[in-house]
Amino acid sequence: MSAERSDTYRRVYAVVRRIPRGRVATYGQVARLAGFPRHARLVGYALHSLNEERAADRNVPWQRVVNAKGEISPRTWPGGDEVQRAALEEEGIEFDGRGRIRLAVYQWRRGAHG
DNA sequence: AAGTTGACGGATG
DNA sequence: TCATCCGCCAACT
Repeated sequence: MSAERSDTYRRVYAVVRRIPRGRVATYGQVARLAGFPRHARLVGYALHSLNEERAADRNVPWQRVVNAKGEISPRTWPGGDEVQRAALEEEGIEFDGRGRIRLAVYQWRRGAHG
């Protein structure tokens, strides 16, 4: 119960909630859209904090955030990587032989509507 | 109150 | 394409 104390983190979550099913965004991209350009790490910290609480309860699709290489970032939560990959595959996202997502295909790009 | 920790990204060679 | 270096915010102890 401590993550959303920060208004900064709340802004991050708000952006993540806008990522559509079947698409992904990078940490840097989320940071930029949340109004914190060049603070990709901040997004990572915010999502890490989320994980300690229940992300699903907040409707924050944290699994749709990957690093700039299109890979799932390693984390401390045991098995978290696999959970994220499975969740993304369930949304129809494919991984290549090196475990990377082709951002050119799956990266979320805001349309003219929003 | 100062130090530690933690889901990153761009530049460089 | 890969390895290294460095920048930098918030929560916790």
